[in-house]
Order: sequence, then C-alpha cells, then structure tokens
Amino acid sequence: MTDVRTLLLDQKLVLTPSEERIVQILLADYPASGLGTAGNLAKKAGVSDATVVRLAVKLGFEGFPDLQKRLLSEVEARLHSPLLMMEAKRHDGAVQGIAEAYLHAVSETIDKTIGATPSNTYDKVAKIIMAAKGRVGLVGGRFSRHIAGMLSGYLSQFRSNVQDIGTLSAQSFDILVDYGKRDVLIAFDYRRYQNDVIAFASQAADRGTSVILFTDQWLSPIAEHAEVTIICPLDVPSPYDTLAPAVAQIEALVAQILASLDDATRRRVESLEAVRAYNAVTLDGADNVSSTQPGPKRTKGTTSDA
Amino acid sequence: MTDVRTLLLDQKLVLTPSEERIVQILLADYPASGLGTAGNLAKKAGVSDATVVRLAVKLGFEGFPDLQKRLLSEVEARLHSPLLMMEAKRHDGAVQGIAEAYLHAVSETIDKTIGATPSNTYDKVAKIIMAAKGRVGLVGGRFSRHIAGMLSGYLSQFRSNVQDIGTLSAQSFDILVDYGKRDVLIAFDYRRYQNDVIAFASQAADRGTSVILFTDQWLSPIAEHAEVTIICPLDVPSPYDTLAPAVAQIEALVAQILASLDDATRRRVESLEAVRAYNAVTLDGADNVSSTQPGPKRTKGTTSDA
DNA sequence: GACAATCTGAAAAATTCCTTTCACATTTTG
DNA sequence: CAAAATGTGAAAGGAATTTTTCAGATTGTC
Repeated sequence: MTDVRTLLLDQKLVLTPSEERIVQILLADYPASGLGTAGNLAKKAGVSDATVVRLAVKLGFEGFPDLQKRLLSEVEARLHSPLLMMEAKRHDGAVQGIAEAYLHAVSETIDKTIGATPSNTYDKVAKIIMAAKGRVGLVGGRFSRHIAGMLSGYLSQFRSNVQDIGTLSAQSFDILVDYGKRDVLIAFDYRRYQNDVIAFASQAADRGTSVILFTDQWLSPIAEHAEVTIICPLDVPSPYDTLAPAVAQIEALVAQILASLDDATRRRVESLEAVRAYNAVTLDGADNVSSTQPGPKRTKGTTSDA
Repeated sequence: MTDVRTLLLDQKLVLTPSEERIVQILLADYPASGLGTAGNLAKKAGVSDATVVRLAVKLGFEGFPDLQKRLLSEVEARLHSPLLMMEAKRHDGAVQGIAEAYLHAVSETIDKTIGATPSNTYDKVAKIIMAAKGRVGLVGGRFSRHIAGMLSGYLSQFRSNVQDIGTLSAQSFDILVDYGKRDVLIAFDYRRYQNDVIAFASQAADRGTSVILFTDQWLSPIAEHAEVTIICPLDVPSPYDTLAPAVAQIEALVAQILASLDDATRRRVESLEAVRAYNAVTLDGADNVSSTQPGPKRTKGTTSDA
C-alpha cells in the first residue's frame, strides 16, 4: 500500500493550481493537516471545500473520508514505530550548550523542509523568475528582507531588472506603479507577519503581478494572493524563529535556476565570476594589505568552486 | 495542557463498565483509535455511540469532536518528533530533485557545524559583545553582508551602539577613526574572501578593536587578527556555497545571548516584541484544528490588512 | 479575437456523524 | 424485597460535513 505522501509527490500527477495549494499544505504539516475536516484543510489552503474533495477523488480515493482513513492508518503505523520508543529516552540525554541545541534544531527543521515542498515547486518558481518579461522585485520584513537581499544578489547574476526593494517606507509604495502583469514580486513574510509587506504584496497582486511567497507553516495572509508559496516549517525552541532554512531554500532555488540556464546565461555568470576572482584575495597575496597568510585555493577562470 | 492519556488514567475518575471498555480500547491503541468517528470507537469497544459521547463529556470536553481535536494535536506533536522526521526523510529519498539534494547537503553541513566550533565559543562571543563599552560594528562581503545585517538587527535589540556598516566603499574606511580598544568588530568573510573586508578588519584590529570573525574552514586571512573565529564547514555541491549554516550560527549566538540576559535587558526586548505584536497582522487561529503551535498572537484594535 | 476546455467557488443536496431523549435493564440502598 | 438510582442502547432529532451541481472565470487554441 503506497502511502499518501508518495501519491502527493508523484511526478506524473498533474494538478491544478488550487490542488497544488492543498498538496502543499498537506505536505507542510503531514499528515496532521489532513486529519481534520475537509473544510478545515480547504480553509488553510485558501480554496473551497469542493476542491479538496476533487483532489481526493483525483488521487484515487472514494472521497475525502476515504483519504483520511488512509492517512489515519499511516499515523497509526508511524506511532507504533520502534523509533518512537527510543525517543523518550533521548530527551534527557547529554546536556548540550544552548548554541549546540539550537543548531541541532535548525538542522532538523531543514530536514523537515525537504518534505514540505513538492520538488517541482522550485522548478516552477525558477521558470517564473527566468521567464518574467518585466522586472523581478523582492520585499521582506524586518529580518527576512536580508534574505530578499541575498536572493536579489544571486538573481541579478542571472537576469536583468532585478529590484531589491529593501525596507518598506511610504514612498516604497510608489514603486507599485511600475508593476503589472509582466512582472514578478518575490515576498518574504514570516511571523510576525508585517502589515506593510502584506499590503505591498497584495497591491502588487491586484495589479496582476505574479507573487511568489516565502513563508512559514502558519502562512502569511499573502498566501491568498500568491501564485506559488514556498513553506518553511519553523519550530525552533527560541523566541525568534530561525531563518536558516529560508536561506537554504533560496539557495536551493538558485541551484535549480543554475541547473536550467542556457549557455548564453551561463557564460554571463562565468564571466562575472572571473571578474570577482580577479578582485578577490589570491593565494600569494600580492595585493593583500596586511596578510601574508595562506588564503583560499587559487582558481583560474572557473566557477566550479565559488 | 494535560494530555488525554493522563485524563484517562486519572485515579479519581469513576467510570461505568461500558466507559471502562472504551478507555481500554483508547489506551490500547492510543491515540489512533480515537481519531476516527465516535461510532467507530463505540463499535470497537462494543458499546453504543451514546456512551462514547457521554465519556467525552465526563472527561470535561464539550463533546466528542472536542476530545478528538485535543487528540489530534497530540498526534501532531508526536509526529513532529525529530526521529520520525529522519525516518520520513529516508523514505522519500529515492528520486530527488536538485533542490532536495541541495537541502540535504545543507542539513548535513549544519550537523558538521555543531562539531566545528567548541561549545564555549558562542558563550565567549556573547560575553564580548555584551560587555563591549564602545560600539559593535558589523561588516561582510558581497553576500555575507546580509548576514551581518541580520545579526545587527538582533543585536540592536539587546544593546545600543550597534552599527551595521553595510557595503564597503572608499568612505566606509573613514568609520575606522571611531574604532579603538573599547569597540568590537564582527566580520563575515567566506570565500571568495574580499579584499575590502580583509583590509577593513585588519585595520580595525591594528587599532586595538576586538575582531570576531565568521568564516569557512579555509579561514579568511582575517583569522590572523581575530580574537575569536567561528568556523563553518562549507562543502555543498553547488557553484555557490551555502550561507544557511552561517545564519544558523548567528542565530545560535543570539540564543546564547538571550539566555544570559539580565532582567532589565530582557524586559527591554520583551517590550520591543510587544510593540511589534501590536503592529503585526492578527490572524484568527481559533478553529485551527491541527496546529499545536500558536499562530501570531492576537491583538485587539488592529486591522488585518490595508 | 472567438470558441472550447478546464478550473473554481458558492450553494444546494445528500450523507454521515453527533447528541439527546426515552424506555428498559441493572445495580444499589433502605 | 421494594424503590430509587444509575447505566445502557435504540432511535429520533439536530448539526456538521461531504458531495454534487451549476454558473462564472480563466486559460489555452485555432
């Protein structure tokens, strides 16, 4: 008996946009999010109840209760897993430092992240970004704007018209006049969701701009307007949530884009890299102000390691 | 919140014979047997539906669905267990996309990171930062400056005189006149190590400023001048290295600092958070069945979006 | 630009599920 | 051994959920 997760991740499965949203929610908190009512799941995914039922049927079930039954039996199986018995013991294990424990938690979160987003999502986003005829804008909240900045740095190597909007101010909204159907807005919004970011993204969406959203499992309100939502399950034992998985996600996206570049663009990236290698420190340190120490490995002209 | 199992095992609870049968079934396969319908559970226990409902009420719930909701959130908590995540990870390991493989690699890198830095290092850095009488400056390279920005955002919540130096330009070096023995400079430098960052940090060190360096395993030349170096082992199969572990490290540092705050500072942070909560979006999470994590805190008087 | 095909949500309809009621059985108490 | 109290299931009633239908919207195609 194949498990539902496998069904959901099946490449051959052709899903409508609304259905994909449901799948994403389902995977983001699998399988718990499918154990409530169909209506509940629909609400979280921002679609109608009917669509949830249709998805269940499409996956080969009699209806939603049928799918749920299967989900339930999986839960049962997993709760009986021998691993779980070990877990209780592990809890009072070695006393780690605060920082170590934190890093552990982050690592686990990234593992969860892997299961939380269908693999073709990155591909889809990569295509949207590279195919956009207009501009690609990036916004983020108090902390996540730094991630927007990083992604913007990467993207501007691959295409032109990348605009890092930075900290939102009243004037920032003027930028919106330039946004329309040909443009793409990449928004980062993790809790506490920020009103200004939400307003900005919503207005862009209203103007026909495709919105790509990076958010956590509780979903920013922007998800309503987003064409694609990339979810990061955050539950780290800290007053502040971790953004490391989000960074990993944008880097994964970059890796995806890199893999799909045509030759011309790849050459562009390579020549950019060559310029950088020239300006960076070299092993023999001829131009290195105050250090004669061993530096990084010298690389000539290739981008392979950077 | 007491878990249902505890309620069921409560000695003070006086149960009728039929009720005991239900409890037995429930505990025998806890909590899965309670996740179906009330009628289903009744059948398994060999009692009527009505008796199941009465038990739920007797236990202090509104009705059966109420009990089930609680059960569901317990399941979710258990399914989030790290060990089970590992298991799930192995499961769908077969066909991975580029993005998935990348995330895997990042996760492993973070695991390595844990061993790469002695546990007291974070503590030491935390003390240096919080004890500095002068200013705390942050610099970084092309991409790592975003990490500097994030850390700067965190730090300015804990102390004053935090200066995010941002992109280095010729003028940036003027800032150095203000740096001396009472100050701290936090530098981020991952390969390709940037000459400007190296020069800046070196000169600050020459002026007596304590330099804290975040770098990769090949060590930026700044390491020579740094008082403390925090290393991140980077070897991800991508033309670009990952910065996610670096983000995790600064967050771990923040966690360390948070743990060592005195009451006055902690109150400062809390009131900052309160202000934010007020300005953040409010969501209605009341009927969210499958999440044990609270969503954003509800605050009155704010509108949800603009 | 028009047509067909598909997608989607709102609302109605059908079904399932939960709860209450009530009559009967069982146990407890005087 | 009554008589009261409690426990129980069947069935009816009510509530909630799932499913279907239908019309509007969108997308893709010629």
